[in-house]
Amino acid sequence: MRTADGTAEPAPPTRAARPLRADAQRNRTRVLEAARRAFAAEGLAVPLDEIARRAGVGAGTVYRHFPSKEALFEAVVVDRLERLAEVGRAALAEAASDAAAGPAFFGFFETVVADAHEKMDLADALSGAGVNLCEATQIAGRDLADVLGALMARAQAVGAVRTDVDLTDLHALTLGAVTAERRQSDAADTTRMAHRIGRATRVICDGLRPPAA
Amino acid sequence: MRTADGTAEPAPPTRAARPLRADAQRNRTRVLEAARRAFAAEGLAVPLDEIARRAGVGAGTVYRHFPSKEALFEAVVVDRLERLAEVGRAALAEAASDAAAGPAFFGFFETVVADAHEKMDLADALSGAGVNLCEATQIAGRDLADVLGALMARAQAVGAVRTDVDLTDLHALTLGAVTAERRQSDAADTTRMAHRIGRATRVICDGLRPPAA
DNA sequence: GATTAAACGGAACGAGCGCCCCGCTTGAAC
DNA sequence: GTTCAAGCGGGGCGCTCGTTCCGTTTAATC
Repeated sequence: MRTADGTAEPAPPTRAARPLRADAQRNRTRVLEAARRAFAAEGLAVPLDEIARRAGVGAGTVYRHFPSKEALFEAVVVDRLERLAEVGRAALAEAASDAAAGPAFFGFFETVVADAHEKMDLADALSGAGVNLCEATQIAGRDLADVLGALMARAQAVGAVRTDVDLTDLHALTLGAVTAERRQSDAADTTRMAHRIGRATRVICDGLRPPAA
Repeated sequence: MRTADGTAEPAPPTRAARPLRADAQRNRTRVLEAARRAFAAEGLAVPLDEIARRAGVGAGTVYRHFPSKEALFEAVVVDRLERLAEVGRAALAEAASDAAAGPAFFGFFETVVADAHEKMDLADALSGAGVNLCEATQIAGRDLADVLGALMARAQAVGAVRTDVDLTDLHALTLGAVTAERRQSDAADTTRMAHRIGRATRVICDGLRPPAA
């Protein structure tokens, strides 16, 4: 369920949903867009009033559309997680040939790191900073983890990744790479394009390769 | 300036300081001890009232001894940074022989990571989470960074560490390793001894070695 | 245009926390 | 024992922020 502007809208309630009033629909879109930007830039730390202000609505209006700040956060982050998992599944398809398994894994790993690096909400979600993430987020997160795990297993099977690391290690290292990358760009504030990864991530990728190859 | 119980006390003010009253001295020690424990466990996030409660004093008493929460935090963290730097200098002395330069660097790197892993205040300080750290902390931090840089330079000179990483990268990777380690021990809550490092850190260390050695 | 329910927005509430104030307590000096 | 300044502690202030409430506005329908 994706609209023309690329934003995800929740599926209409299962039973006979009256269409939203025009202004309500417009405000909902504005709030989601403002939330996407704000959460990406500052993570969960951004005050909800600030999101409302940037969306040009009152705080009450935000609560009309989302029952809590966390629900709004999840609406943003679940979408991001699902898109990432989709990219991962494409990489997994490419990893069918032995020669491609390694590059497919490392490419996707770098994509995840780059994405979480520029979307702070993703980093927060991966690190569990929000503490209580609801079911939807957990499912989307597990989905992403599964894809990453499958890619790693393939890469390990063809000898592109050391076999003494598991999915838990990989999750930890992903978070570590994001942290390191964020630190990096604090120092040298160059805008980094997706997939154009930093030296810290390169070091971690090299560490993931079998030693003494 | 270190007392019998291993705690660091600030040097007496330069000019004619009247000695503290006995109860004041005792309370000051209690506050520092409680702060050390609390900051180690929860980082800067722990409320000051909680530290006062654990120390068995009122919040006002804490403010009699330290002008702000940050000052108390720094009293704890500067001590930690200085001790680490001291360990680093010892490692640097060992790194005189070429064969020892690599192990000295990696050993110290692991020590820093392990230390920051079990002392959340250190991790906060390294990541600059406190935002405004005063001069004392900056000096101590720079001192530590210098030692780490010297050790890395030695290790690079003898070919134990790849030469395409600099001190900024190392700082970022240190933080990344701490983050990854913390994530690890969330999953499997085993108490980890200092120097008994985890797999994530091992991967990062391997990544720091020259590729295709 | 009249009607009405949905939607709006911002004032207000309450919780958490850093920090200060001030009346009471107590160690130290004589 | 008396004196008194240093020290104590906890109540309270001010601020931030998530959430709710309610009087007002407005889109939709006729």
